[in-house]
Amino acid sequence: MGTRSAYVTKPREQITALLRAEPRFFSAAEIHRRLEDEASKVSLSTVYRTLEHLLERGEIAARVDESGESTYTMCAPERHHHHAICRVCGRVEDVTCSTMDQLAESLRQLHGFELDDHKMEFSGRCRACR
Amino acid sequence: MGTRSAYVTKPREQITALLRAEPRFFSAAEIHRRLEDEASKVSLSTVYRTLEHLLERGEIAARVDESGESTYTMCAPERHHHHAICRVCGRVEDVTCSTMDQLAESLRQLHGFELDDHKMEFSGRCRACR
DNA sequence: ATCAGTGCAAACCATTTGCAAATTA
DNA sequence: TAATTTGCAAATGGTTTGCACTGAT
Repeated sequence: MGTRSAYVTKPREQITALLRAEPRFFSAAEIHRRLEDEASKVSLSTVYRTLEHLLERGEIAARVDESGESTYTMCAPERHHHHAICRVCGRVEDVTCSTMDQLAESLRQLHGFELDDHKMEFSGRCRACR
Repeated sequence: MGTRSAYVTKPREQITALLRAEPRFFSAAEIHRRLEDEASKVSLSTVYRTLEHLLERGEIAARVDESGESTYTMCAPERHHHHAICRVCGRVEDVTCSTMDQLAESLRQLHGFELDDHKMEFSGRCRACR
């Protein structure tokens, strides 16, 4: 019961596999391009629809980059966390640090601001690219 | 010397005035709409070009919202700081808290991540809308 | 046999750009 | 007048949608 629709299709498997393979943010266009090489191609609209599908199920996380383009990465957004993005290799590291949440909370006292949500993003160079 | 072009034109004055009037993020379309009421209208492309102009001079700050639309607010981005955005009235409060910068720095030790930049955004309800 | 998923092309929407006319210095 | 700025319309580029067809259950 409660099992919502979810056909297992080739496009979904291909896209999921691609995202699972690398811990970084991909744009829809990037995913589409990558799949062109593979045997069975996937249309760009299917890429978008699949990403939306995965997003709804909480299987991937999305972020909009500076240019306004949406990008997606495989990481369970269940637990609230932040991202550290390596600007060299693009690697994404999940950062779940209670200190940060505590800090965010202190905003309330300092600025009289009732916090509902917060977002932090760190960019730099990861251990490997440093 | 060093005085780059900078004509004082009506569109620039109108847009600057509008942004200065309210401490919140405006989209280009919103600004354009607002100026339609005023006596002298301004084309949407001029709104975009003016925003770009102000951005280059560091007179405004920009952010891309969840939908991918760019929004702009009047605040001097000279000092690094973050924004607390009231989700009721949209008011933007600059948050310059050294504690946060320190926290961001600690990322280096904790995750072996060499930090180049970071971004934090808080949304909730401001003192007035709480 | 159904209902969900796909491809394609067209539609959308925010943003950008070319160019001639208008404006500022 | 020389250089910048504006308006308009057309071009972009990412994302969405309608619809007939294909594929999964």
